[in-house]
Amino acid sequence: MTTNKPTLEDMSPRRRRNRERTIQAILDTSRVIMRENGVGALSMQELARRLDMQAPSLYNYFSGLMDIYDAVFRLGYTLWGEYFKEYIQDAQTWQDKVRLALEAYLTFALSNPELYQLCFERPVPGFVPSEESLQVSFGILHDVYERIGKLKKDIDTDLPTEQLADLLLAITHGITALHMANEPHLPLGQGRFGALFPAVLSLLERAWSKG
Amino acid sequence: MTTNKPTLEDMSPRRRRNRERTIQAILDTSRVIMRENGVGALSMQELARRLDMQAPSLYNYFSGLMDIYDAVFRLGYTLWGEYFKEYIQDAQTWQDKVRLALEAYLTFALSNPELYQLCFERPVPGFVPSEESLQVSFGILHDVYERIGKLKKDIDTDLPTEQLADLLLAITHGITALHMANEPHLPLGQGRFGALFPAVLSLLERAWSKG
DNA sequence: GTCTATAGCTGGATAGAC
DNA sequence: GTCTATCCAGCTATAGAC
Repeated sequence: MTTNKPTLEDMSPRRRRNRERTIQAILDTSRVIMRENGVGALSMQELARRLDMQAPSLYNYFSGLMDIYDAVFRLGYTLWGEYFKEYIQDAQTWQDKVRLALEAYLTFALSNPELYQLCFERPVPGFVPSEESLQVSFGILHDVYERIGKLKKDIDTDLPTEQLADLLLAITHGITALHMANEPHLPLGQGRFGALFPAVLSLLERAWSKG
Repeated sequence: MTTNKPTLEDMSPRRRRNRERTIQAILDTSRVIMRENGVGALSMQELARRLDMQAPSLYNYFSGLMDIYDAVFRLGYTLWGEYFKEYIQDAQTWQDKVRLALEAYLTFALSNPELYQLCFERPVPGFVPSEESLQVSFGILHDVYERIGKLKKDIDTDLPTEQLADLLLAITHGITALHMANEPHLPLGQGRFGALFPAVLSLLERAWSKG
C-alpha cells in the first residue's frame, strides 16, 4: 500500500504521525473526488490540485493511482463490514434481520456512494484489487454471508443455505442498484425503489413464515 | 445522430446504401470494442484503427464520440424491446410470464453485455443520452412495464401495480447484475446467481398463488 | 469523403535538484 | 519529503489539401 522505502518503523513518532495524517488526507480527498465526479474521475493531478501539492509528491505515499484505488477499496470493505455488524446487531426475529440487512446495504450505499460504486459495482477501467485487498473483501463478505445464512433455521424453506443467502443478496442489491441509479438523492423509504422494503418483507413473510 | 451536412435525401440510392453500410460498420465495431475492453474503452482512434480509416473520417458519420455512444444506446433499447416482446410472447400462466421475463433480462445481458452495461448500468464518464434517445428508452421501458403490470390480476397480492412491477424488476436486475459481475461466462441456469431462478419462482409462487 | 497535419488537452510517471 | 522539469502516451477535434 504505502511506499515504504525508508523502511517501516524507524520513524520518529512525530514523523510517523504526520505521514499518517497525509495518507488519511489523500484517501479522504480521493473519496471526495470520486463522489463528486464518479469513481473513474480520480487522478493524481486532480488529487494534487486539491491537496495543494504537486503530483510527484503523492508518489511518496502511494506507488501510483491504482495503489490509491486499492487502498480506498480496502477501506470500503472494512467500513462496510463494521457498518453491517453494527446495524443488524439488535435484530431479534428473522424478519427484523432481513429488514435491517436490506436497510444496511441501501443506507451504506447512500452515505458512501463512492465506496459502493468502487466495491460493489467496480466500473473502473484498469483497476484490479490486489490479492491482499481481495482477501480482506472475501473475509468480510464471508462474515456477512454467515450471518445471513444463520436465519435459515427460523424460516420455512427448503432452499440450501447458500441459495438463500444469494437470493437475499440479489434482492438487496437489485433494489439498491436501481435506487442509486435512479434516485440517489432520496433517503431510505422514499422513491420507487427505496420504498419497496415493506413490499419485500411482506412477500418474504408470506412465503417463509412458519406454521 | 448522423452528420447530415449534405442534407438528407438528395443522395443517390447507391451513395445512400454505402453510407448506411459504413454507419452500420461503425456501430458494429463500437460494440466489439466495448465488449472486449469495457464500455469506457470506446474511442475514435481505436475505432478508426479497426475500421482501417483515419479518425477524422468518422466525423463524416457522427458528430463525435458521444454521438456514437448515443446511437449504440438507442440501438440497445430498440433491440431489448424487440427481444423482450419476442421472448415472452408464448407465456400463458403468470408463473411462465415471470420466469420468461427473468430469463429474457439475463440472456439479453449475456448475449449483449456491452448493450446491457451501456443501457442498464451506464458507467460511462461524460455520456448523457440525448433527449431523443431518452424518449426511445422511456417508450420501451413503459411497454415492458405495462406487460409486467398486467399479470397483477392473476396473482394474490395487494401491492399497487407499480410496486409489483418495480419489485420484479429489482429482483431481475439484482440477479442479472450479480451474475454479470461474478460469472458472466456462465450461461443461464449455471453459477451462483444464474441458477437462482427456480428459487425465485418457488418463492413467488408460495407468496402469490391464488386459492 | 478521404486523407495529413496539427492544435490542445489531460493524464501517469520518472529524474534529479534542493 | 518536496519541488521543477520533462517524457511519453492517449485522446477529441478541426483545418485544409486532394
